[in-house]
Amino acid sequence: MGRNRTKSGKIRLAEVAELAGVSPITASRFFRNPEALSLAKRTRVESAARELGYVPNLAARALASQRTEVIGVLIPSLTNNVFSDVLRGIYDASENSRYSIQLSNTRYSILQEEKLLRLFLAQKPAGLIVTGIDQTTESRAMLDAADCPIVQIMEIGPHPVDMMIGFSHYDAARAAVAHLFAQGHRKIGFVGARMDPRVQRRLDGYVSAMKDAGLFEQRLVVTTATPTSVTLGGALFTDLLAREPGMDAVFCANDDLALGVLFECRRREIAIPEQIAIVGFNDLEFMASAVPTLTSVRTNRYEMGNTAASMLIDAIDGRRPEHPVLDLGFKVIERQSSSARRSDNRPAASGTGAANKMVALPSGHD
Amino acid sequence: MGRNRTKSGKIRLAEVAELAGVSPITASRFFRNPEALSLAKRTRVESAARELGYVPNLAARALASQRTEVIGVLIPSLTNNVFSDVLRGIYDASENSRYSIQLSNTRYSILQEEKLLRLFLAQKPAGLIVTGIDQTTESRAMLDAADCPIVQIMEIGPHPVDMMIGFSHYDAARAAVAHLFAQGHRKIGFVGARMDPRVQRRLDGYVSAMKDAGLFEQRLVVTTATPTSVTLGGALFTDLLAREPGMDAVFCANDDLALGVLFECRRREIAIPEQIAIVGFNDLEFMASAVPTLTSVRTNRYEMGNTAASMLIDAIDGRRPEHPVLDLGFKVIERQSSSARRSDNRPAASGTGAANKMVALPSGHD
DNA sequence: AGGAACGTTGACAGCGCTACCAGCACGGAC
DNA sequence: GTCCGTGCTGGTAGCGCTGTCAACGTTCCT
Repeated sequence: MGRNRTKSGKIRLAEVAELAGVSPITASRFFRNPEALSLAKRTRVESAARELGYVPNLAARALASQRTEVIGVLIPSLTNNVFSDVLRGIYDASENSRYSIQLSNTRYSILQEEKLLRLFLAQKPAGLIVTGIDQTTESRAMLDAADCPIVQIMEIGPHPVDMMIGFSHYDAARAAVAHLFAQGHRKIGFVGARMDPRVQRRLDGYVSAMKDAGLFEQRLVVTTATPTSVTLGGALFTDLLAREPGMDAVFCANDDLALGVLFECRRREIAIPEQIAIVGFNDLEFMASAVPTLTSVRTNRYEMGNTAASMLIDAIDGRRPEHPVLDLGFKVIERQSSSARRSDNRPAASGTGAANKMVALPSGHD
Repeated sequence: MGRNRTKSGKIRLAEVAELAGVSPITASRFFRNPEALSLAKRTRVESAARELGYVPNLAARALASQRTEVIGVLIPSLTNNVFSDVLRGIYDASENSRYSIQLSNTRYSILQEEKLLRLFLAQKPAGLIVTGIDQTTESRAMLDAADCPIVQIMEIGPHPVDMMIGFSHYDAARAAVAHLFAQGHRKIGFVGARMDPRVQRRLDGYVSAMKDAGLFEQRLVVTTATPTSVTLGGALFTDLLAREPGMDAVFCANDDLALGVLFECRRREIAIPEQIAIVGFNDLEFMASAVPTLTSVRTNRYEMGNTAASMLIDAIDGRRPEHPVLDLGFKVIERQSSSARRSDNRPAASGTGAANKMVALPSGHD
């Protein structure tokens, strides 16, 4: 406390330059493009900066350069486990870059998304990560006009704004249903909550698979706009059971619902998978640990966030990816809850999440 | 598209001022302190800004005013359910303020926290939210010297940097153990993972309660530094059982572990609560829905984040709270997993998370 | 009636940094 | 020897906004 030269007590670039015996602009270059300096000056500036504990003023930098080093991220939910994994991937990838993450929550509202997008764009972000492909026309126009790289995450679709990384929820749902067919199930119910576009596409995949097999019936589908929860899984399953007591399997649009169904079955003394098979979606950690272990569709959430942020940063720095649209695929992880109707569904006493058998691999269409 | 006057295509404050027929500085004041303007000018500036679609340039504002409108948030984990609730509270509270949230993940490392703190402070944030009370000496010094309001969240302790909001993990753990005592349990195990300071204090509370009752034994405690998970809960419980087969209850440092214990008991055909009672911590949503329903210590996570951010914003705006240290307390939510050793632990067929009986209310010491 | 007090407004001068372009030294091509 | 390119460096001029202070008109008090 007392090493300062300027009234505000902060070290400025000018001080660093002075100590290093170079002009401010040279010092500035050191921080943005060190290769442009001669080795001698480079080391001089570096040690001067270190000695003074210089930290650049981002506001001044942003004002002068007319762009920020902020990556805007728009996600629909902060509560959902799914997004916390994606977010972790994003933060991890941004950590050692010079970009900082600005996160906003659209709460599953595309109008809110539009508003936030406008806000973000006004600050000229270095890049943008948005969730999904269902934006308002207005949002879409803003994205198209934006002069920064953009990555859409969570799913893939036909008309990317720029880059895109995700997987086909439709295909993933079809694979889940196909797996249940393969185990001999026919009357397969669907349970879904918070019918956001991706859950809707999972439903579409389920419907198409069922129709292809000539097994679709509307009363096998129970959905609600209510946010998802374990408790809700039990309640929706109860509804479904009332409508169709002869059901032999349930495909749950997410793992929380699946866990709720598991508990509800336990409450009703319904044997899994003998009487009812269960398949979840996302393959959260607990699925491998439940009793019986629960089959789920594994999605690469962390990787999605991580790759999205890496791709974005690369694109910002001028290294555009070869493939702007990346399909990260999915895997049906078969576990006890949907294994073929054998009798030995009681596992050994110790090991949790025993053997996981992969059923379908990365996506691709149909 | 074409409405712009300046080269960059952006509307500046000067344009708004011109259209409104006032000086730029008056227009500036409109956005920061509208009450200072006469009604006439206020409406003129307002309509001019709206007409031009003016959005202030935050970088310029930050540079000129020497402070940002950023609230820095340091949390130890992005994965943990607990923090997603807290975060949601923070984001909700900040949404309609002019402040934006800058989030960083310390990954439970106080060294990383120190580094991030230095980074944050260099940008002169408007306020800071930090997790817990265990900072490095250096961090503590930086916080003490910071010229912005600071809220410590998640727990309360004796020497607040500034404001503080949380609850006593120690007391909460004691209350959980007291509840188990009240149900007639004596050999109570402790299962803990990722022993961060708060989990450590829960352990301390457990130990003190057990010692007070003359029941403490070191072999009843199983902990690990590994990040928590449901699967880990099962594994740690298995350890515990091997050490002390006569155990009649387990206090889990969080709900994921408790769920893991539940599943492990099911695998081993151990009856809950008849043979082993379970108490979790945090009262996540699924606890009320499990079979049997799981007792837990409810913590006010959303409220903690929300109040912290509100308090912080108020403090930034000069309205300091009456009570800078807020104890949000906790509640032991008694459910089937720890109910007194009755025989009717099989619930009715339908309703999930049936009756919750509150046991201990807001904290206070001992 | 005179003056103080207040509410309202504007001029000026930067905040700390970078874009732009000019200038210098050096070396190779002609 | 002249010309030009290349690599490095520096000067100038802002980026868009706000802090400070002075000045104005009005009201209220004595």
